[in-house]
Amino acid sequence: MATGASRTVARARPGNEDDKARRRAQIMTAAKRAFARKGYHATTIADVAKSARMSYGSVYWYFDSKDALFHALMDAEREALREHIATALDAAAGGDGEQLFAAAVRATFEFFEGDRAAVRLLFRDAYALGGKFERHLFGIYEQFIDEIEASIVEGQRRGIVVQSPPRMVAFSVAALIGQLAHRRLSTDDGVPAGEVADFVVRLLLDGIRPR
Amino acid sequence: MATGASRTVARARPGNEDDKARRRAQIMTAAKRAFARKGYHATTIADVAKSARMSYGSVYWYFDSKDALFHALMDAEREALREHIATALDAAAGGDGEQLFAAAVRATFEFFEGDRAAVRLLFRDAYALGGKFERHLFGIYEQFIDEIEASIVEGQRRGIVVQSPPRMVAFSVAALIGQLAHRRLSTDDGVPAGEVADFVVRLLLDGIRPR
Amino acid sequence: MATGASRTVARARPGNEDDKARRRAQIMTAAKRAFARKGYHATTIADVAKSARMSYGSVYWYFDSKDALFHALMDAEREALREHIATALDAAAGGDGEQLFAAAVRATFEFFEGDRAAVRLLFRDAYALGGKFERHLFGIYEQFIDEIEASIVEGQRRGIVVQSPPRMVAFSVAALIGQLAHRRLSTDDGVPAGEVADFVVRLLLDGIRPR
Amino acid sequence: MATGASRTVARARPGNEDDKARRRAQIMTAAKRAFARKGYHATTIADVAKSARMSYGSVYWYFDSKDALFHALMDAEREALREHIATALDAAAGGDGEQLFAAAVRATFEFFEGDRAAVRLLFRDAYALGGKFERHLFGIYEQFIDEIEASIVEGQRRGIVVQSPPRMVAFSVAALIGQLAHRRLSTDDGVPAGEVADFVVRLLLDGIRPR
DNA sequence: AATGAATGAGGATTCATTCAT
DNA sequence: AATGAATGAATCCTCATTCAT
Repeated sequence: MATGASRTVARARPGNEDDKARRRAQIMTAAKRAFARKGYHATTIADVAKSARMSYGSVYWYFDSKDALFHALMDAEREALREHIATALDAAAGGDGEQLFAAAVRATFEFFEGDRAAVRLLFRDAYALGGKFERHLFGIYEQFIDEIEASIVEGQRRGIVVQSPPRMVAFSVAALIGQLAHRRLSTDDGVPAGEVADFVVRLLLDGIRPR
Repeated sequence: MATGASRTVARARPGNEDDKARRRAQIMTAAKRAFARKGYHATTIADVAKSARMSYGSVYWYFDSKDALFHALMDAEREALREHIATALDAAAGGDGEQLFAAAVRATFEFFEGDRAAVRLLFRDAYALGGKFERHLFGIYEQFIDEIEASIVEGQRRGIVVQSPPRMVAFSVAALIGQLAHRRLSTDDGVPAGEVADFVVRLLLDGIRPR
Repeated sequence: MATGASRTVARARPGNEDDKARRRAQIMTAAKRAFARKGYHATTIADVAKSARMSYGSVYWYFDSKDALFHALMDAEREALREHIATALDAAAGGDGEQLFAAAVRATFEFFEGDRAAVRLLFRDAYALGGKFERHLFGIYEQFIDEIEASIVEGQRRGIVVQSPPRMVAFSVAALIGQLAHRRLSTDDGVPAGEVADFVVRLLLDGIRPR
Repeated sequence: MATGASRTVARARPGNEDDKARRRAQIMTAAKRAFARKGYHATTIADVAKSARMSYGSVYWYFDSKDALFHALMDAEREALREHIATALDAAAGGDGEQLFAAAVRATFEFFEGDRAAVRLLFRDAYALGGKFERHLFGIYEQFIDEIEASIVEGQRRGIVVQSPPRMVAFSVAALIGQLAHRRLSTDDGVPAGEVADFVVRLLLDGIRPR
């Protein structure tokens, strides 16, 4: 530890993976905040660097480009959401299909409720990039839709879900959740997140026509 | 220094309102195509001008700015969609609530099916503009949601719609339609537009749980 | 003269010099107002045309270019000022040298006081044009300086003016008047124009050292 | 799309304040030259950059805008002139009021004589900016006028200056000096700067009427 | 003569990316 | 590894001027 006088100040030793990861995370946090606030285009690398309290060029040490940074951000969000849902499903293990479904939807709303920036990122900026990120963005969405579809198919097998094209059903579920979460950013209906989740579950299960 | 015109292109006679409108439309058509293809940010005024086969500055003769052009475009789309739906509802006049509902949904899908650029414009670029156009964009969406909400409330009064918060229901309807229309751009499920419309109607009315 | 029915409506007959002059004056009035308010660069031909309640291109029928218009404006101001001074000198005819001098200075301040736009034009915009109008602008100034110089020389001949280089004296007189007139635009000392004129006369005649 | 640097030019080491100041000065020198030659409007940032032998965007690294650059330039000139005068006054310390006055006037002419670009900047371009820079420009002028006014008031107290409104006197002094300095740019009377200074001193002190 | 649409050079400014230190 | 200076392509918008009608 005592290394002598001429060493430069605090500086990560080469090869320290922890520091590296920490720096990356630092940038991503800052970037997420910045993108969420001003949108992808209006956010400059300078903004991100400043917000991350590091230098201009450092961002480029950890990320190849602005796009790459954004990609990483989206991937991280997807992963976080997936984990959040998985945890909820574990907790609800043993319930029937509807209970699991309700748990997943609720978890999703919880997640977005607790991380507004994530919503902006996934439902505003991601679109903004048009063709540029379409492919990647779709990859993210499709992943969730895949899982939902699997449940739908299973439900159909067991006769508790109607025989509509499963992928379309799955997409509808995801779309509805996403759009309602997004709407909460700009429009305050005064409805708590939990109730919105319940509403979505009911709407999807039973429709708007009274049984 | 400034050089002025030299090549001779079709030149509208001064004061001719018809020509003026035609020229505006020419620009809007080109802009719609360009925005739809490359997105708002990636589209330059030069692109639009070129696509409209007119000079750079001419676009500015008819529109104050790129933003203004985009606004005009969104307004036009909204108006076109509204008319399309109105026509369909007229044709279905006399039907019961569900029939009218189905007619409206079908008309919407038809509209978007016939005008893919409109979809991109309303469901991708409009988002891209984030804060910038949020107000205006919301005005457009909310207008449709207003109308849907009115139907929902009426349905609730007559006991044929469940008692969920009507605005949330209305939004859900709009969101689902919009997202499914948007999805068709990038993902071909091989399902014809009419069937998607029917699917949406059924899903919204009865949910995914078999009755 | 009788040319048949197809003639277009009210339109000045070609060769009607009165109408032509009237239109020119109309443009110049508008231009003077516009330039004075916003400055040469910030004023567009469109501004001028609008202010003159005529069409865009008409300005170019009467003036070759924006520069030419400005030139004409400066010339007109010079002529107006010269006349104003000449009238004042006529009225003071018979006075001694100092009385004539005082009359001329007072007339100059009166002129500028009654036409603030002229001040802006001559002392702000004219400068703004840098090399572009320098030659022309100087022509205007020099003309006045010529006349002042002649008086100075005459005064020196009669021994009532010190033997400094007459042109420098003449220039000083013009500069002082011009700058004080200009200053009145932006800074209100609360001193009436007449008093400023008297001040200038006294300062130039006797200096700031009490006799 | 963006391409970034490729050619290698002198590159300041990050964080080196000296280099930074040198680079700023480099730009300001180039800008002064350019503005003085072609005027504010006719000078482009590209001109400045080229003249400073650096790239387009670099100018923007050191200055926020063209306006800011011009402001900085004016401030620097003001400061330089002020210092020049202060030095002269120090050298003349102990003299009576008139001697100090003469020293200041001479110093001013010397300054402008040695820096023609400064004259153009302060007496031509500064005007050109009309409303835009009026406030800032006036601040500069007023500063000198303030100081002159103080001397005038002191002179009046001691009975060696007539009782005219001191601010007007002060302004007259400044105006006369400025205009004569400016005139020397375009008109060569063949009179050395020193003599012009003497002339101004005498004119202001005693007027044109022989005592 | 009058009109106003059309033209396009120009110019300020931004910002992703590179790279010397 | 970090820094921040340097680069210049890109883009929106302005506006003098031209010219068909």
